[in-house]
Amino acid sequence: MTRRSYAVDVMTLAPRLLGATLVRLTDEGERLAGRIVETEAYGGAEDTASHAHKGRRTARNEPMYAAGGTSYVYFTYGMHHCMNVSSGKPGDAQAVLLRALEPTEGLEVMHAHRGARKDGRPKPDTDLCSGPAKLCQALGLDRSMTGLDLTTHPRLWIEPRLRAPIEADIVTAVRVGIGSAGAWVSAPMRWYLGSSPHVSVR
DNA sequence: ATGACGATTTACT
DNA sequence: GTAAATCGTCATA
Repeated sequence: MTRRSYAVDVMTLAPRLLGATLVRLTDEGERLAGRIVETEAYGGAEDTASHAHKGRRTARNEPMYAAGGTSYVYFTYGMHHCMNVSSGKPGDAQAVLLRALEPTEGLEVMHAHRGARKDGRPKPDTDLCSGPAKLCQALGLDRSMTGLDLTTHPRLWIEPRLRAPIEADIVTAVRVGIGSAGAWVSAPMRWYLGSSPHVSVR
């Protein structure tokens, strides 16, 4: 996608990313890709659930302030990574959290990255990218991939959707996992495709 | 320097 | 449904 298409408000970009394809070329030259089926918007100073709440600006969340189209990958819970795409103009603290993908290319590699179930059987395809940390693990994304310009990077980018999903399939909901304090907790800032079996939580 | 916590996932009861 | 895993980040001192 172009800089221009990322340089919009986060509430506009988040639903527009539904149907677009995240592409990742690994160091081994494998092409991994998935169709985005679930996103969440995170805003700036006023958003109590945002890493940029109260204008917080640190080395970690600096990509949120970068030009729209910059990757923001962070490490959490001592073991997981989550990937965001910044939106808006430079200085705007906004980002879209990618919460789930429908895997389309490189499924075998994704399975290898994600590992088998404890009983040794392979995980179902719907368990490869159905969560923000799952999709990062499946695509091999970690903090080394933060702060990248997705409009020019040779290894990580988003291909625009050819057609928008039908309106009736887009579900708007409250964000997941952001605690229970503040009015922003109940704000409808999550979007997903209701027909997709690859969404994180129903 | 220290302590509390997290935009989660997984396995187990 | 409940709980453990596991450590970087950030606020406080």
